[in-house]
Amino acid sequence: MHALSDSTRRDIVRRCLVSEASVSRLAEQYPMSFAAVQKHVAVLEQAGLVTKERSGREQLVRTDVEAVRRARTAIDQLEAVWRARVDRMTDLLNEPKGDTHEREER
Amino acid sequence: MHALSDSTRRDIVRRCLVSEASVSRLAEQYPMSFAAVQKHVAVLEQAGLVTKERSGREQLVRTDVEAVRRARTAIDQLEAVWRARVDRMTDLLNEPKGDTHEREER
DNA sequence: TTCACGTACAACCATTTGGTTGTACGTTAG
DNA sequence: CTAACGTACAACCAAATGGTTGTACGTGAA
Repeated sequence: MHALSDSTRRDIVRRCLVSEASVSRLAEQYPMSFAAVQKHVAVLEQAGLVTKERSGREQLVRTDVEAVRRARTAIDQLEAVWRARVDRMTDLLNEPKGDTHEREER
Repeated sequence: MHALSDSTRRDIVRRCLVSEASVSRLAEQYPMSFAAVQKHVAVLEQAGLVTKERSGREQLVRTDVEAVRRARTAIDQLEAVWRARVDRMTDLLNEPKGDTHEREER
């Protein structure tokens, strides 16, 4: 998930893991507009990292603990991919065989 | 290094680790213009991942093995940072203390 | 010597991303 | 009831990024 690539979003996730908060109350904590924070929350929600629950006219944001755990393992895997990539590169030093290029993810 | 965040650049690094190649010969391998490849090489060169050596009218590109190794440890550290971040989040589940937000890297 | 080749670089373009302001709308406090 | 609040969303903006074409220039093959 690239949803956690932004530091503001990471902080929102952290905050709402401690205690749920309305979008406005969240917005007060950051040096940006309400709309910006609302967008961040929307991104997090779409990524399944956070859930919103209506309470009166407020929308309470809460972090999904399991999603965070899932993200953690995703990070582990991503790291593994990278390591494998670099490993493969350095390996090619010793056993130089012909290889072809394929377009991959991005 | 974000220089390795692009798959084309990763492939260039890989290729030039196996055997050095001129920019044109590299460019032939990818579905993009010569200029685009040349830019990628420039990025890699500036990141110190690759060196160029003039040979006649060609410019031979070669991957710096040590730089790749350095990149590898950088990846390791980056992963550690992320893990620490997620760890800290999940930790907050158990010991909920008040905390303040600080803007960080991006 | 000349001309094609390999290179560098500028100018431009489309897309993504994080931000803004403004508007619309439902809900609840007074 | 009405006004203020909390929210959603559209429209716009600026910067970054990966791509393009076009131009300029040095060098080596013919």
